[in-house]
Amino acid sequence: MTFPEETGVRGRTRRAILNAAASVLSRRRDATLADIAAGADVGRSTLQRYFPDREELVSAVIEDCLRLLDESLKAAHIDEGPPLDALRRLVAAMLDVGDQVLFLYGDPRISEAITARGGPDPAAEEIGRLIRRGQAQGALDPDVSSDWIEHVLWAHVSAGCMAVSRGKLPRHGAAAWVLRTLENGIGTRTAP
Amino acid sequence: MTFPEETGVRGRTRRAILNAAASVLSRRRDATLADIAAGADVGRSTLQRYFPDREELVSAVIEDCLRLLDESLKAAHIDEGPPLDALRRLVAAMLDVGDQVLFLYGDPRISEAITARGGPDPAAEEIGRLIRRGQAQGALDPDVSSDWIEHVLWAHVSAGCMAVSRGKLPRHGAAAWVLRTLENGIGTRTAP
DNA sequence: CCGGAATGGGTCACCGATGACCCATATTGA
DNA sequence: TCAATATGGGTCATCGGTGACCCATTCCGG
Repeated sequence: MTFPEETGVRGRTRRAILNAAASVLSRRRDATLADIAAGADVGRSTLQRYFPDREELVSAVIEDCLRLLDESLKAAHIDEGPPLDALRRLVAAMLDVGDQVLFLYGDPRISEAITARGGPDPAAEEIGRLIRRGQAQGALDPDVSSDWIEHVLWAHVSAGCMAVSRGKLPRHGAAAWVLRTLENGIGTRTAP
Repeated sequence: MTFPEETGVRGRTRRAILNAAASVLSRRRDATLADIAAGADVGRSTLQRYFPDREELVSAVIEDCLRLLDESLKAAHIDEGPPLDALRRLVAAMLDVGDQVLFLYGDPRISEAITARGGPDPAAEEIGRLIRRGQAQGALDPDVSSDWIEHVLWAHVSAGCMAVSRGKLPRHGAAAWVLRTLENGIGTRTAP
């Protein structure tokens, strides 16, 4: 289960490259490999040694982002407790991996690649389960399709990540804003 | 006020190019000029004749998208009537120019280019006015900054445009879904 | 109907990104 | 300490996108 590349020095540089790639590519999908290498504080040769070509790098970044997101969700235990509480932990967990969220959501082609890719997407599964559980228990609007709620959730969280990455929202505190408008919409709440 | 290029044949080709560019670039920001030309049913030479280089094309597309969006907003008269009604017209108007919305919102660098660009952005002004008016009249949540509401609005509408462009939502009817979750959030409405 | 404008396809040179190397140096771990 | 390994910088050829042409054909308007 543990990858041999994930140990010691090679593990750290690999991690640095994957993180930098997610961060740089989320802002400029057409960023140069040299840009990514620079962002990872790594020589272009080293990056190429780890990922022979661009396509391999990108697909590795996708897998890694999905894994990080899933780990973050796992730690949030969104399968437990009242749905609305779980939703709050979910949003916080997604904001914690903001670069990854922006990378995954930012490019429509990546979203397609994920669904087209045969493999399962544990993160999407978990989120879908939470939404349906929330609807079943009456915490989330049952008249809106769970698919659309999922879209709205991603759009909302991405907007929050974007705002944070541009300094428009404080790193801690963004979750509150996201949740407020996510749960209540932008309209005035006419009842507690 | 009227552009000389906007008359007769040249006007139509120019329009076809700008529309195709918005559509193609909203899906692949790194699309080839040949791709765009093909999307516009136009030879690459012709595209180049209208827009000498890529940068000029992109900035022209930005201006055009802003103009189309503004026109659509103008027609929606969002300065009049109850704020919530105006909001509904606003969303419908934005969905009407979905390609343009996706192009403008999809790429973070374009958003930056717009604000960095000295010129005024009538569309943003109008939307901002509506939001503040809604807050002042108690229709929109006054405890949330108007900036954040604006972000949420764009994110929501973009998600709707995306869903439509992928066939996940019916072309007419998307507005209803967007508005429902936009106004009420994803939570259950506990009061009428 | 005719002349001029618009268009499309073709060619060409240039440039930056990329991938494949190589070797000197720095770092790691025994 | 020392050998193995990882790293970084450098060079080189290739390739695709781009911009600048040119010319034959088509289309529009007078």
